[in-house]
Order: sequence, then C-alpha cells, then structure tokens
Amino acid sequence: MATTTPTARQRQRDATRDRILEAAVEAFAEMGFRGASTREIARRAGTNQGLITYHFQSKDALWRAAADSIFERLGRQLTERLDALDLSDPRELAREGIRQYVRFAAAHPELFRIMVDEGRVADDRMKWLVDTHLRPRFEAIAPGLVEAAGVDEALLPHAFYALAGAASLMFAVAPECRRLTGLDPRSAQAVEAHADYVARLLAP
Amino acid sequence: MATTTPTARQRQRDATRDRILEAAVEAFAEMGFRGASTREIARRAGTNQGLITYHFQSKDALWRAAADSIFERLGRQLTERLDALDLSDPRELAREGIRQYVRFAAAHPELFRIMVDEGRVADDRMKWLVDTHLRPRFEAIAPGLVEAAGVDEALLPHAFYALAGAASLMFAVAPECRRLTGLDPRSAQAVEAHADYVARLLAP
DNA sequence: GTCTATAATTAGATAGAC
DNA sequence: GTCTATCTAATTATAGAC
Repeated sequence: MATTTPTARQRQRDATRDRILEAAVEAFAEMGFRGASTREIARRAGTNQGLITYHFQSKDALWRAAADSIFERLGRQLTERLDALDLSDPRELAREGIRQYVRFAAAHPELFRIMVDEGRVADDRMKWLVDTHLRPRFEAIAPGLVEAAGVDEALLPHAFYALAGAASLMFAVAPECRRLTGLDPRSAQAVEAHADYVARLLAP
Repeated sequence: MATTTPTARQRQRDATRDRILEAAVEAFAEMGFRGASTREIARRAGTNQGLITYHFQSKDALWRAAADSIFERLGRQLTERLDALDLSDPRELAREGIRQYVRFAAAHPELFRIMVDEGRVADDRMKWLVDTHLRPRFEAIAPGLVEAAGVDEALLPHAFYALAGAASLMFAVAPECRRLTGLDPRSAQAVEAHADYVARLLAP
C-alpha cells in the first residue's frame, strides 16, 4: 500500500489518544478547566503527562478537543432519534425533542457543566465555545421552539436557557440532588420522569 | 469600659474582613473553589494574602463564610418581600414567589454557580452545603410548590431542580448569553421578562 | 509512540517584622 | 491588625532517553 499501513501501532496510538480524550472530558466536567490537571487526566487515562503534549499540543487544545467530542455526541443523539419520529403532531414532536434532550443531559452531564464553567467570563474559551458549538446548536433548536412548542420569538433566549437549565441541572449536580432529596437522578425511572416533566413544562 | 471599646480600629478591622469576604464571594463564583486563589482574592480586596489567614483560618473556612453570606442574602430577600404580599390567590402568590427568586438569581448569580461547582462531587464541601443551607431552603420552598403551584408531591425534586435551573442559568452564564443571543440578561427588562416567563412556566 | 526528568510558575500556609 | 518573605507542594510545558 502506497499511502499508510493501518498497523497495530496505529491502532494503539489511536486507542491511547481516545483514552486521554475520554479522561479529559470527565475530568474537565468534574473539576473545571483549572481544577483538572493534566497529570490527573493522564493518570485516569492510565498513561503519563508527556503523552498529552504529544497527542494534543497544550492543555487548551485538549480542552477544545474535549468540547468537540461532547458536542459531536449531542448532535448525533438529537438528529438520529428525531428522524425516526412521526411528524403529524408538531406539539408532540416538540415534546419528544425535549425528552430526548433531557435524556442526553442525564447521560452526559458534561455538556451542562462545561457550559456553566465557561460561560461566566468572556475569555477566549467562552468565545470559541459559543461561535463553534453553541450558536449552531441554538439556531438548530430555535425553529422547533417557535413553531412546534409555540414559543413567542421575542422570548426565544428565555425559553432556550430555561429549557437548558430545567433539563440539565438535576443531573449536573446528581450527588447533591441525591443527598438533598433522596432521589438518585441517574436512575432510569428518574430520567424518564424528568424528561416528561420538562417536556410538559415547555410544550404543554 | 470593661468589655471592649467599639473603636475606629475595630471598625477598620471589620471593614477589611468584609472586603475580603465580598471579594471571596465574587472570586469563588467566577472561578470555582480551586480556580480562585487566595492571592487573587486578597488582591481584589485591596489587601494581602496574610490577612486572609488572619481573618479566616484557611481557604476552606473562607469558602464556608462566603457560602454563608450568599444564603443569608437569599433568605433575607425571599422572606422580606413575600411578607408584603396579598395571600388571597395562592396561584398568584406562587408566581410572585418564583418571580422573586428569579430576581435574586439575576442579582446574585453566585448562588447558582457555587451550587453547580460544588454539587458534582460528594466531597465535604458538598455535604456541608446541603446540610447547612440547601436542605432548609428546600424544605421552606416545598410546601409552596405543592400547595400554591400545584406540583405533585412525587415530582417535588423534579420541580425544584427545574425551577432552580430555569430561573438561574441565563444569569449564571450572562456573558455567554449575550454573545449567543444578543440579549444582555443583566438588563432590568430582561430580568423581568425572565421572571414572568419562568413564573408562568411553573405555575400556569 | 511512550515515558521520565526537570524547568519555570504558582498554589496555600506559615513566621515574623512593624 | 497589617504586610512581606518564605516554605513546601503542585502546576504546565519542555527536553530527551528508549
């Protein structure tokens, strides 16, 4: 083969890179950008700090790769499942879209945590996150909120943040929720109950 | 005087302590417990790191004092304003209580930010926060949600976290919201619009 | 590719001058 | 009370062995 050999070494390399990326997603979501050290990320990935520099050039670049990974998952889950839905009742379509988003927030609390971590200060990471990932997502959701859920267009920002907050907070602070209320939000039953509650809230 | 003199020195001392505490509230809310350094907090307070150790014994104790301060403000705002309200229509009372909470979340995004920062991991700070401040607050709000807003008691945790998230997220990530939607959530108009939107959402 | 060693910064806590 | 200097530990980034 003229191009490259898809060797075992290549696969090993990719596997290492993936383990680092996965560990980074979890660590950044758990402790924030500053709180998560590259040493700790390497330890979780079962490797060493030097390899992070090798695969990703800097901590900042690693964080961007982690954000890419999270939003890629969100895009996949939202599009694939909604395509299979019946379009006859727009209000029910809106509700199912919201339920789907709640299920994603429950399975991936990283998204919300990183949004809250990075949205507070107008630094480079925030601007990059908005321009690269948040705006396309916002523009994809907006028509559904207006047409199917019946949100007044002037209230779109309010509906967007109310939805994101109502859908995600409980799962983002799952340990706290469990201690405070006794309910474990990670349970399948709690996820479905929350999905239905939020869907009826925003698209009654 | 036998006890103590309420001297200028004493007032100076308290003023310094207050400046440190206020700087700590802002820094912890902005950068999280790990991200906010005691040196940076001292710098914002216009003093030095040594005085933090003098007034508060450790960074951990300073953080607790900051949390105390935030929840004290919340308690004051929620009780004082609702006392003045007419009780005739319970549904309208619930809506006004929710509006009041949204206004607080807008004026003090620190509360939500610290909740999300500390609620992710079951460490000592999270347990202390739940047992000391969150549980009393939850138990004070619960009856209002059930009786006035008409929430099914089995859905209480869902309603609580949906309310907290819907009310607060937009203000907690105000810089991001502004860049994403063009709307500045700190404006008085946006605050009132959000208060009304969330109130109608949860107590229609 | 993977890993160890290390340089340059920065952290929280402490000691002591004034 | 307030502030400076310093100790120990942990941080990111880099250099280089294998």
